[in-house]
Amino acid sequence: MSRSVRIALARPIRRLFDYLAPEQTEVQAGQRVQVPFGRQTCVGLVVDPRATAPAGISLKPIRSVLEDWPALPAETLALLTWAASYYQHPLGECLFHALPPALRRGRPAQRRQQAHWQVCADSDGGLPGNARRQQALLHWLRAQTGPRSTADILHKGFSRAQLKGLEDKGLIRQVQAGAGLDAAVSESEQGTLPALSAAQQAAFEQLPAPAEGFRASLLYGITGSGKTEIYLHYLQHYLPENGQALILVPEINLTPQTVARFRACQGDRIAVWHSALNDSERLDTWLRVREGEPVVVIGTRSAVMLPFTDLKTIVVDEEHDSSYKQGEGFRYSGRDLAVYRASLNRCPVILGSATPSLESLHNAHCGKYRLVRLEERAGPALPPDIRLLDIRSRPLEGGLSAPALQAIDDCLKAGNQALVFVNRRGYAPVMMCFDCGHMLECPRCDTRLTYHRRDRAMRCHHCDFQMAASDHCPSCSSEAFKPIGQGTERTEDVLAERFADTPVIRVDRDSTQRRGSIQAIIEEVRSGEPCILVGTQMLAKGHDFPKVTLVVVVNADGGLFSVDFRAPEQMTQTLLQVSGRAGRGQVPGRVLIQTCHSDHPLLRGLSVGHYLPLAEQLLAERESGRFPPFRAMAMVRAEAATMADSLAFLDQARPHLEDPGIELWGPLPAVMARRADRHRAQLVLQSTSRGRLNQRLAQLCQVLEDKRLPGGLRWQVDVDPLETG
DNA sequence: AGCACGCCGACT
DNA sequence: GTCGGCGTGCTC
Repeated sequence: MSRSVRIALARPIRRLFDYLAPEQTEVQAGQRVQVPFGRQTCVGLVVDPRATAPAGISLKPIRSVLEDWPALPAETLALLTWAASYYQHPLGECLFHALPPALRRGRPAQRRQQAHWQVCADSDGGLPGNARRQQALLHWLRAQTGPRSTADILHKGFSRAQLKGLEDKGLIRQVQAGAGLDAAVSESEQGTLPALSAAQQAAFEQLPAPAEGFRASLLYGITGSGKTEIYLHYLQHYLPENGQALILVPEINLTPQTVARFRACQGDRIAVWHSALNDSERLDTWLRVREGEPVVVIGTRSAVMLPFTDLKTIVVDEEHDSSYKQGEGFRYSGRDLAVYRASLNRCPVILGSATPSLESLHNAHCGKYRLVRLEERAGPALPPDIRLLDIRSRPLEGGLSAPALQAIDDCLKAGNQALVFVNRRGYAPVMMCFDCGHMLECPRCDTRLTYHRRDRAMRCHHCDFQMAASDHCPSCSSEAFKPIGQGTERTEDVLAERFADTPVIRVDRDSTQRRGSIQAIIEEVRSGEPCILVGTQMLAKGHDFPKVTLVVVVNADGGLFSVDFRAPEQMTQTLLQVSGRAGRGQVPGRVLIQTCHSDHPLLRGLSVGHYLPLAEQLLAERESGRFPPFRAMAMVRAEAATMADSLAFLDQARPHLEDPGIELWGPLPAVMARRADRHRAQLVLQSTSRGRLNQRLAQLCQVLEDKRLPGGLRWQVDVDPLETG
């Protein structure tokens, strides 16, 4: 029996492959190699360097070893191996998820030789009087202790043209500087932190020191309480100069303002990680982390898989945010992996939110997390006054009732800004004929087409279908073909007409695509001129608009009667988050929530403005309904050209999951049974025993993978699903 | 996922 | 008579 090496490949197969160990060198787990695979050569990652060769297969030798060090350090490898088995995803795909694209493709693990710039000795020569930016750049470079990288310089607001200008004049020159320079924190950038308020200080003191090892804390801080300052103080106080830290944020919160705040006190240690980085930026940052540079990474969910070698602290901001869960492929939760990673590292993890997930609150109740409460707004701002506005049998204009319009008017007259929250983009979610009752539906999905008036288009929000809008019924040609319901465009139109002298700014996926980034809009709003903001969820998250004193929620009833067991939680979180946009400055905020169910207990509770009692109530409902977090949940989904195929497939799967410890529901068609012409069905699994559930799922996956499937059938397992429709 | 092999329709 | 459609099977 020969010695072999077990290797994972970037393939969607739940199997590893064995190769002959190289004769001279010893390989280690996590190392990147090149191996022959069928007729191709591909990159592999060593999983087990001393495996026992299976009998009856003639092993091929490893073609080459790409580095003599493991690309994935042991701790990262352990994290991913655990994640692969927890989420039932093929190990190879999980491991390769943690590599930047360049390394996945087998490129060398080298940092781009970053140009650094320094001032020439005889740089006193004159600059033209009009070259003020070049002058400023020269000054700044002189003030630095050493050469600075191009990235640094661009970050400081200088341009490549200015650099080139100085270079051409012979005033500065390029030097090749080794790695590590970026890590040097320039003293000039290390700002001082604003002092914590008494309430913040008290919260801060309840957070465990890193020396205590693995501790998970749930920082419940109401909107505007200044959680970010606490994170900053925590880092400044506890993070050693040579240690690494990870700050996870939802994609939408990773704004230049956020990064600037961190950079103001951590300087050049700050590195960002998000979907907009290009391949070479990804590789550079990844290698900085891998080489153990003392970075503080601010990143979105995939940053949890970076190859830290000396991770001292993890923060998960807005931990309730659904964007931490990947919705396809490797369906991991960045937040949950962060907690597991902290336990591997024996370091603290802080989960922060104004509206914590019921999962995390439950963990706090069980004593797994420590609950730290921060229930005072920082600065002079008071909590907003939240009122329900019953709109039953009230005339509406663009979805807005007379009192709401009056409130907007008052708000603007006082020189403030108003925010109107509508949970649908487009003009109207349905077009309906008032003569024959026909509604325009998507030909590929079980849903109605949304009317987009700006583009005179009917669009499906679930697939890419669109068609020209028509002003008469396609079925009976009647002209009584009218939009039903509210979308952001419609509300925008109504407000623009009614408040002709005030700018109305719409913020949704459509408007931000058109107007460039949401950044420009945010800046405009922060400048403070009176305006009305109309927008979707995008507006609800994390932004600080000091002049917004009024928030109007056009319709809060969507989440009240949904089939999804998470809908009430999500609705509560969204409404409280959007309410938190009101009154962050001097003037106290006011929130008007329009509803047809003003006596609904959830909405009544919301108007009190306190999240925790509501969350307790929701948790009690989850417990009596035997839902997560009181049960472990998973789903097996299938989609095929026909519903019969999908259901038949799940019917075959079901017996493999039969277990006295597991409750099974289905197979049932998904709530939207047809989407992009695929017919979707699902099987829901629940259990009081996570281990049992996991074990059965693993068996099922093994069986399903070896089964040959009817053409076009796709299946997947989703552990801890967020969407159960 | 790739990539090849394999068996049926419209082209020079 | 070939080019090529994508069904299915395999990769240490």
